[in-house]
Amino acid sequence: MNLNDVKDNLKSQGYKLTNQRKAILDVLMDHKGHVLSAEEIYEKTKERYAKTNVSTIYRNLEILENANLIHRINMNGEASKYKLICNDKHHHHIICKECGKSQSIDFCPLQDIHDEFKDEDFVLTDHRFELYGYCKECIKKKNEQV
Amino acid sequence: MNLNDVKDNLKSQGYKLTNQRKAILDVLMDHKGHVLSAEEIYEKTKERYAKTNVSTIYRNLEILENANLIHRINMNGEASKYKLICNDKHHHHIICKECGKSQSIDFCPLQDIHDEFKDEDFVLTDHRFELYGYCKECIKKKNEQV
DNA sequence: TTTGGTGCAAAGCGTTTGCACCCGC
DNA sequence: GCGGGTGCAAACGCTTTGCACCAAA
Repeated sequence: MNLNDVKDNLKSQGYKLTNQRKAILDVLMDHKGHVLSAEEIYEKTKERYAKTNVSTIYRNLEILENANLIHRINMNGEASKYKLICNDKHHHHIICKECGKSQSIDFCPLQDIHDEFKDEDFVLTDHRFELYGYCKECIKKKNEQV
Repeated sequence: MNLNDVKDNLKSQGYKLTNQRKAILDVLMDHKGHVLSAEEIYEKTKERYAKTNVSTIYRNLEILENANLIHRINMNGEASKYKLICNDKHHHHIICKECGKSQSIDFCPLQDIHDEFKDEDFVLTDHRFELYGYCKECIKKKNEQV
């Protein structure tokens, strides 16, 4: 999924391509491999289109989430983080708690667990699976600080 | 893990057993099998000890979380939900999105995935795995409403 | 008596909303 | 020109905090 695919997807749903929206998409595209908070997206978007407002960020993130173009990730108690979906296949993420670097994981635990719930008391609709840790670079930086 | 174990655990860390704290623990114990929001815990605690205040709820939930006595669960964008940890073994949950009913799952996807990350770019520290759906009772209720 | 616990009210934070104006198409 | 998009400021919901008082141990 590249930038034009995303833009076409939005257009086809009747959304306009405003300068703010383009700037936001550019930022997300520039940080494909990292999760970003709304605040971070806001700051980086302003560097590209200065007039952008926070509420515009949130409104666009909502549109993108509904259009299934971005992932939204929550760690307990923290503000939501977002990243573009680059990959059509269902997948999960491993995320660096320091810098937000995010790597896709093709493995999905649901495949393994589905059988267990055949006769059980629940009908499944959603699931969450995320790994957290520190990436090589951040571990290196941490060690150097000592 | 029963109520007295929890109380002993807190006492051993120098915490006092106030009426409010006892009421909160009673509420959590009464709803072992459900996740509850702070608001719900607050309302139910007031039924047992009327003078209880919301801030007391939050302060105690924080203590209990740090003491590893409760699980805290977040769905995207929603307020945190809490439940007592009943079970010493590491486990995950399946949660009813309607009523909060929660069932333990012994399966942990980390066992399956560990090998994949042996030589990878991340050092793992945490993981989240939750299943969401609807429990039998809530599905039944929904069907009856139609 | 000591020290942690609490109620209260106010502030915090991330996020959402109402409204008038703006600008892609 | 129309209808969606935006900036602004205010409000929101959940959660945290400062402070004076309270009550377990």
